[in-house]
Amino acid sequence: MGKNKILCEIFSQMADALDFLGENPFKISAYRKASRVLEDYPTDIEEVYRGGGITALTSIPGIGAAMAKKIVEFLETGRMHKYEEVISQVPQDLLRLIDVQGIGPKTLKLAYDQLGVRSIQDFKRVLDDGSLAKLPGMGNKKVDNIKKGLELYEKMSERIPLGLAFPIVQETLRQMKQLSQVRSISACGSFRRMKETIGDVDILCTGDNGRKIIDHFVHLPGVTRILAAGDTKGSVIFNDRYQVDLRVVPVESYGAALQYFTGSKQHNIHLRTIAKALELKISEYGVFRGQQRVGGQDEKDIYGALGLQWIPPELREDLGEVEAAAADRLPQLIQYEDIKGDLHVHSKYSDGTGTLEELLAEAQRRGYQYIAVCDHSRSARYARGLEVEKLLEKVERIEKLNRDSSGARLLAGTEVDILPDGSLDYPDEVLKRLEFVVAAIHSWRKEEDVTGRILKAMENPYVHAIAHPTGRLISTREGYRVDVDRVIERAAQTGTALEINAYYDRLDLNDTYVRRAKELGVKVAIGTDAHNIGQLWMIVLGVGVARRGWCDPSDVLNAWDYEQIIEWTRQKGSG
DNA sequence: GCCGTTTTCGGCCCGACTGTTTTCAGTCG
Repeated sequence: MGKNKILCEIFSQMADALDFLGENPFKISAYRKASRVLEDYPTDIEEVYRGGGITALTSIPGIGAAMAKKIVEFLETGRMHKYEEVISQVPQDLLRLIDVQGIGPKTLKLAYDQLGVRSIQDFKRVLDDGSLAKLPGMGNKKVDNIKKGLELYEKMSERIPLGLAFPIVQETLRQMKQLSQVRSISACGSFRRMKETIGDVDILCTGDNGRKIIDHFVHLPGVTRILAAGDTKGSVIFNDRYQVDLRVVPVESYGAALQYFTGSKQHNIHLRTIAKALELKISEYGVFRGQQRVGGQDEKDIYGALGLQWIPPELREDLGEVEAAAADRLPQLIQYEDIKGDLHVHSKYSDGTGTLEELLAEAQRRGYQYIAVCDHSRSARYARGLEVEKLLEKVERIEKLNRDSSGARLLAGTEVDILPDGSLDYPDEVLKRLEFVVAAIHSWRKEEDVTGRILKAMENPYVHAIAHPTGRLISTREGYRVDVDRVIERAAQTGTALEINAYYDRLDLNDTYVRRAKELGVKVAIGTDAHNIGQLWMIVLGVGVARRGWCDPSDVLNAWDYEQIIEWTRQKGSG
């Protein structure tokens, strides 16, 4: 996957540089598009090239002859002349400011040409000493705006993990709904699409008194800064970190606005291209044929006007969903309500805080059929991993609790360590006593490729799923070296599930790999990896990933009844 | 630079907002 990321970055930098140089805007967007396509591309681009040559590359939408040639040059030589040529013409440091709100390529170019600005430091100087404000087309307000943007940029340069924004958004929606003037309200943007990280949060509502609604919004508890407050739009920062925008739109445009602000941008561009061919126009106000408005109150109007099925937000990334909708072949996505249990939770036996009784009660409360209690195994000393004796004691206690329980049950499980040689931290005789076994890599040598260890673990008939298959942490860690494609293939061959670890900082497997796994018939198991009961809600994040991975209920073990899961594990156990 | 059951040339999604202007450029989503 490495090369995809690098090429994605190269093309994105080229787009910014060409923008700065005042190139043809359409050429620039072609580079942006190529960058985006590579970012999401599920297969290693090098593999594509080795397999099908340059023709295979140009068959990727957004990659034409010129891009393909540059990719090939990069793959063969590790360099790209055009990139080096373009980059050498622009000050790299300065160009990073293009991400700042209020600064665009033209402003940078102006400062560069007129004031000799060459670095971020230079730019800050001309911002402060007033010389930028004196340039034609600039002014005090623009400069102030840029200063604010810069401040904000330095504070929140990183995207926010979805799971951190989730509680804030839910609470905001709850509080806004209490206002009698608010009729409909929904979050949109990447939040609604359940993307693993989000920039800011967009909320959309309809209601009677825009001014009053916005006023209520900007004074919610937790708001630490008000960026804007008008009749139709308010913008605030919660807890010094999370920017949330609220827009009030007319009832008749609600669907169109919801569609528009949910994005993704690429998805919307695709829709409008289709609209144009049908001589329709789509905007955030509705669908129009000439001057006549033909829909927009409901989101379904937009898709319907284009002859498309309504597309669930989680699929709106322009990765084939529009074509699928046109052919009436969208997947019947797993629903958030389909979840019948959690397949990876820790208890007090290892490093969790909840007792078995508390977990069982929580399972009941949530209407679950089951929670798999998967505590760490004996080698995981840092996490108080269980010795065999203790594990067997836990199994007996779970069996007793289940006998006395009428509704939900606990599954006796473990998160067993995959040892350095690929063997497991418990012998088979112990593992076979358990109902659900997830196996995980927890320690690896620097630069070690752990693929072999995982492949070997999947051969074990008592391993039901591989936990957090890549080991990445969204905000802090890349993950270990592992060939995920090979893991997915072997998972398909051995009938092993792959986990979607739903803990907010992991979301591992990610959406792209999940889609790949689904295509090969691999089942996924969603587990929150919760270490206390207050973390079980994160299952929704995992369902979001499954939906973004095009999964239907048959793909996701958690949508199955207890008996089905046990039957499935038995099949693997009997080879 | 990409792309093609209207095109291998000539299009490329589109509107709002802001601030600087006096008819518009730059930026954003």
